[in-house]
Amino acid sequence: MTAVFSHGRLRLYLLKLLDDGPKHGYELIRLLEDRFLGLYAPSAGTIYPRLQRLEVEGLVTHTAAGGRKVYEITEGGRAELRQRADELATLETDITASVQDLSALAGEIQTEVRGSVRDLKRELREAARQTRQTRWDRPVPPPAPGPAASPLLTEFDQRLAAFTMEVGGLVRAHRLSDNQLRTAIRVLDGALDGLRRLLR
DNA sequence: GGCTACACCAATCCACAACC
DNA sequence: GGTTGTGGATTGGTGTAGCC
Repeated sequence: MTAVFSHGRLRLYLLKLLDDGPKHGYELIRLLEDRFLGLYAPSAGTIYPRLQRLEVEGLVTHTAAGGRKVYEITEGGRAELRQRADELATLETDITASVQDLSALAGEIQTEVRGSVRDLKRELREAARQTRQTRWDRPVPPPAPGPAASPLLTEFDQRLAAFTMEVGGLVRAHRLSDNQLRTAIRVLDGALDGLRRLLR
């Protein structure tokens, strides 16, 4: 597991966010998610222990409000921010670069998903063409009653296209993490393999 | 209006891996 | 070895939609 924040940088960034104003834990998670355009969001198990640790060190303090713990930076926390201003500037630069990298990766995965769907559609068309060809080449018993192959293929085509658009929309809206996309690709690959076996 | 089911929010605990 | 970052499981509170 590759850490997004290197050693000691998450706490620095939490101090930076709290320097903008008091916030509760969940709000900090959402802010980080927004900062990374939805491509990364720290889990609660990451944020709350850090906040507790910062409080023990006297860098933040919290007040209970409406069942929530609202954290606020202390003068000690601001002093650390001033002391590590250069490191914070570097961190901001790194985060900006990371967001660009993650966006590029999402784009690559999107292209890969589209490519896989395109391959599947091409193989289905080819399979349908061969099926039709086979029917012409050798005598076949009278076709069983039922829907013709073409309308079904069209429907299949439409569903694949709709799914491609759906995935593309989610990626553009940054509502899919790279891990989710990787999982989607693995699932899709499995489905493609199953369909290929079916078509053989 | 009251009850129930469900979704979401907020927080805690725990285990694990990587870093210093 | 201690610290830090991470994600998952879990819990408790709250709001809301649906049903009677």
